[in-house]
Amino acid sequence: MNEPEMNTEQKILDAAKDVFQQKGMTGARMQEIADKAGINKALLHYYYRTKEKLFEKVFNIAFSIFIPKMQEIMLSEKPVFEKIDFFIENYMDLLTKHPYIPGFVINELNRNPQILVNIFEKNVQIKENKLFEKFDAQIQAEVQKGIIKPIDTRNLMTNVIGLIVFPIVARPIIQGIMFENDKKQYDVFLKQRKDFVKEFIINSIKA
Amino acid sequence: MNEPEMNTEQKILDAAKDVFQQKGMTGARMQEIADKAGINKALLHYYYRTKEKLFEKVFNIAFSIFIPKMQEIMLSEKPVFEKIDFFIENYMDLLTKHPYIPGFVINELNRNPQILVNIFEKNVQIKENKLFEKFDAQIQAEVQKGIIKPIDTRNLMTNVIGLIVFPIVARPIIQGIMFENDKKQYDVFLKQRKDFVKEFIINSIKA
DNA sequence: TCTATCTTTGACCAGTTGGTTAAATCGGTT
DNA sequence: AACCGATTTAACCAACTGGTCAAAGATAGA
Repeated sequence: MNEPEMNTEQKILDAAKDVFQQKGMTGARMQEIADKAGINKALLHYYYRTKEKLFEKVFNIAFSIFIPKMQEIMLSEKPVFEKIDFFIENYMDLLTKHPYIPGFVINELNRNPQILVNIFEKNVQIKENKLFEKFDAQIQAEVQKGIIKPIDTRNLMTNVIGLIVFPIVARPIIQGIMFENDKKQYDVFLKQRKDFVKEFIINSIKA
Repeated sequence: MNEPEMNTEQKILDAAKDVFQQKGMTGARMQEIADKAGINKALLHYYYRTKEKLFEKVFNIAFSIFIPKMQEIMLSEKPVFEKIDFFIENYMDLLTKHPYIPGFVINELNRNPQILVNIFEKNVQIKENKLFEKFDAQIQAEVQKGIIKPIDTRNLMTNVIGLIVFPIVARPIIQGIMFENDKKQYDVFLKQRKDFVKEFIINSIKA
């Protein structure tokens, strides 16, 4: 398509993203990334000196894709029900565009949890604790007002994210067992699932 | 402890389980498995001719751990609410004993979905469709009786499993972001979460 | 046109990897 | 004690892996 116009650095990042996300850090081969980028392997090392540095870059880009929208939604002034609606709507769309990222991130973090620490060190602007505290305060305020049932914020957040992410991460097994490996059927399932998850959560927490 | 009493084959399987589950198929090294089993690398190949054959064995054992209880619960004669209670109770305990298996299985299936097909070919007794059909029939029957709200069985099953498995698979990221990487605190969270998930699901689907 | 810097390449290297082989050792049988 | 199959080992190998290097092209300014 537009390959000849892209600069080498971007071609490398695109190729590396594909290979790393499909095969993981340990399974990826520098030669394959070079081939997919249409360049020499030496050139790969010219731009990103080591495999680890290239991996780190790819991982950070992947991770960053899911952070800004979360902050935006959680810090907005909407009531909790609307925030949850918004969150599900936005992240299910985002996952449709980037289905391999969650599995990639989860897997690499299990392999080496230290990666997260490095990310936090470099991105000082992500003050997760403040983010959580503010959202928690809102939840407990709405509990007081009788809008939602008494609920633990961490459990609620885990549920919302889990219900969105799990069917993407575990796609091969769910699609294989419950959908006879029918890809199209599973895509339809995921699309319809948006409203299901919204209802499921709201039903459960509304007072 | 009791290593000298174990036979070589079992020592190999134990070591292979550890290494494969922690580093994945591509990250695992035959030498490391041999070392951990306290044997020579050639002996590893004497018992399991190739890395792939050893991996297949380890994967099948891991996968099998989570199947029987599921069949038992789903095919039992309890009402749906009880089945869900039972399911959450049993699988959260199972996951406490085998926390690395879900991530391992999910990751390897994303790398090579073909593995699932091979498992089904070898385990003819797992007729998932029959299993699903019977459970689906029970759900819809209880919907008719007005016990639970109208609901899609596949979405419900995805939710139940996802709410159980996700906090285990995504432990590094959730523990890191929401629990300041406090391992003990997260263990407490998981223990308390059992009842939370039960309530969360029942609240959502009861008519 | 000359030159200095950036980009790209083919050839190469040392360390690692899964796997093999021939010989040694063990354990039981005769 | 001689024998035989199963088990275990040290030494080895070809292929692969991340990474390097010197030299060749490309590009733009003087």
